[in-house]
Amino acid sequence: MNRDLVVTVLRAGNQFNEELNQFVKTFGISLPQFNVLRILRGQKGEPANLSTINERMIHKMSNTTRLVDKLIEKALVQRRICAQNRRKIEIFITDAGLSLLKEIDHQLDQKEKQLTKQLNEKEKEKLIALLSSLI
Amino acid sequence: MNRDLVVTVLRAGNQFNEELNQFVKTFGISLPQFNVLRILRGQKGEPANLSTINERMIHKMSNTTRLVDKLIEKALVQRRICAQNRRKIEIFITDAGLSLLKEIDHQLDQKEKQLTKQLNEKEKEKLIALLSSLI
DNA sequence: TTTTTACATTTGTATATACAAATATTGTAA
DNA sequence: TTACAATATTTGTATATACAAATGTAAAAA
Repeated sequence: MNRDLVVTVLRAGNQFNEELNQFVKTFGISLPQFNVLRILRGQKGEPANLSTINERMIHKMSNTTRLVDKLIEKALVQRRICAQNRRKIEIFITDAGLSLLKEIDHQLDQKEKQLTKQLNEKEKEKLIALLSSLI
Repeated sequence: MNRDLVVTVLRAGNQFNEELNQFVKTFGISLPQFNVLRILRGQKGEPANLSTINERMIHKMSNTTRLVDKLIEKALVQRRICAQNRRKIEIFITDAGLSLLKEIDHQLDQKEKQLTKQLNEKEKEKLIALLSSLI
């Protein structure tokens, strides 16, 4: 029973991961990169440093530096050394990054709708509540 | 709402993935490798070919050959060319593989218990049902 | 029979990820 | 002030994963 639950959570998570990865790949980024962009947009102008990004990432990975490097190469984010604490690096999303997100968002709505269409609203709420207690 | 659901599924899935990966790593294998071993044990003596394994894997990945290579290196599985159809490769779990699984299984029960302890039995059933309809 | 198509796996290569060690900066205690 | 510990990030390196092209085999069509 516990085993079934664990396997089911893994399966569902991996399936969503794959589908969404394929989806955002058509925009030239990976799913972890996409999530970092959304974290940065959520900052509403405030910069985020690497460790903050790492904490909030859905896909914890041990090399946020290089992930951000890829986003810099694509000019979707900018890097600046924090004046107050020069150990820290401040990361901003650029206008190009924001407009890419905007472009993705609309189609993403459809994709998310498709991924969750088997459930009605009450079931979705219930599922969110149950999963949240596992996290 | 759809977005919250999708993010929650991803988060739960990735968290379980990480925890279980760390866990099986102490036995010298990765989580995808562990799952292949369990698929093979589930065959109850029957061999499985690579495409069958690939279909059943939780972590779909595009290179089952190399994953199986790693298991062969560790002597946990064996490879044999199918006599009837020489395109196919038959994979068996070895005695070493079976005893590794046996060793892991007991501790895994505890791990799975720990991962799901926030829910009661009724909630677990409900969660399995809801997630299953997404897969 | 020969050709073509489909199937099953492998290999080459590029990219991503994991982990540990290294670097640089700041804060704290002697 | 100097030494030491803590913090934040980067870099080196090994391993894993993704994707496409190549290989070998079997089945089907001409």
